[in-house]
Amino acid sequence: MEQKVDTRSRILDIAEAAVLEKGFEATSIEEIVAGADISRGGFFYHFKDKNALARAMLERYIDAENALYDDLFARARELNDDPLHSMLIGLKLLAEMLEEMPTGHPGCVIASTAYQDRLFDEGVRELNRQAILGWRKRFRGMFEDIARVYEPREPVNMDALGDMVSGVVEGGLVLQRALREHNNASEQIMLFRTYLKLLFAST
Amino acid sequence: MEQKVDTRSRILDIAEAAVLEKGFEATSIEEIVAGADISRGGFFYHFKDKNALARAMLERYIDAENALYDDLFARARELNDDPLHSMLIGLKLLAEMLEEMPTGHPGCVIASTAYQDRLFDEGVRELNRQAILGWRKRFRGMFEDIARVYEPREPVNMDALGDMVSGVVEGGLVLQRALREHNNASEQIMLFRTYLKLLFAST
DNA sequence: ACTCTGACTGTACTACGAGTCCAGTTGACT
DNA sequence: AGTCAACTGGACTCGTAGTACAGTCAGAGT
Repeated sequence: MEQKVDTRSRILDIAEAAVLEKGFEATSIEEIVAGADISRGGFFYHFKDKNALARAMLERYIDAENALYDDLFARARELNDDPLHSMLIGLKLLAEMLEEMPTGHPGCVIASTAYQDRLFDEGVRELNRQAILGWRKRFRGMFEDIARVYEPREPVNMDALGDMVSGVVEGGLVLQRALREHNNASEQIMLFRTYLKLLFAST
Repeated sequence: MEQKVDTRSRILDIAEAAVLEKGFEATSIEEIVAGADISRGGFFYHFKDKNALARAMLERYIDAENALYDDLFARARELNDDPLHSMLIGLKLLAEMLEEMPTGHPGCVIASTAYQDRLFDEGVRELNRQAILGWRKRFRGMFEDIARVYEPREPVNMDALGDMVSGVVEGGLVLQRALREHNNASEQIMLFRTYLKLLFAST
């Protein structure tokens, strides 16, 4: 009975790595089953079709990302109670985490699916959308907490500022992939951190 | 003899629209030839394979993007000779341009191919890389001009700041695609503009 | 008028991956 | 001993990439 969970997540592991490496369409079920050491029939036992695989991958990825953010910013808050400074610590931790991944960050499944979304059904696209809206809400809330203590030096749209966290990470990962460098995403986050320092500077 | 140019760019037009809509692999040669009203043989006469099509698409896209940046920032420079203010004007023009596209910006071929790059040969990937390095150089130069007049209020890596223009645009387009909204990219550019105002503020 | 060439059309072929169907196997639990 | 979830394995259909090649056709050069 543990086999079930085991095989399913093994499929997801292999599929995720392959999809991040070369895209969804370019990843064949053949190679997934070869990697997971199961038969084609076994694959379709777990997933109705490739679309179901995409949905499961996205769900898992989004959950992991959310858990990571929860953990990271909770730790940052423990280190400093001030909303601005805990945000700055959290971003630093995030940047360090991205940098420490030896092979570079696997890249974001969100962007990967966003650019191939006509392959997927409405459910997958909606999942993608809700994830980004969730991050917008999360970061907007944190920025509003900061703004209550530190008056922004320039007027900013808080929704857009919340989106900017996702945007900077996604954009940084795109650069990283295209340039074949390995610290662009973390550098972009550090630049965004400087932005926040300037925007909410108390001087 | 004009037929040659005509058919080739007609194929590229149709292919680009289809690829931006649903990704490269999901776009079949069948549908391209149907859209361009030619035969399959005709397609392979112009392009050896899908990889050659990808390369031609990228080349054309990068040239267009570079021409657009040349034009935009040249106009901005005409309107204000100060490097900071012409940069701010140029970004505003870019944001407005993105917003005015009625159906939303087609999306960036760079990001689209970056996430499917194992489909392509080294030439395509190198093209992608060089384009982003070119933008890095372009914007870093502009930021250095600004920094000579306005001392940055916080130390920043100029390469990374140059990359941030591309990153913010790419990231904004990813958000826009995933959220199905239509002004995220322009909002992100405006936020980046505010960043520059704060970073190079003379006060 | 004649030929040559570039830009195709049309057809037939191979190879491969997605997805379907299904009959049979295996090991754990009851 | 029987049941069920979790598979295996094979045969099939269908759509797409890519190859090959023979033929068409308009226009430029001679």
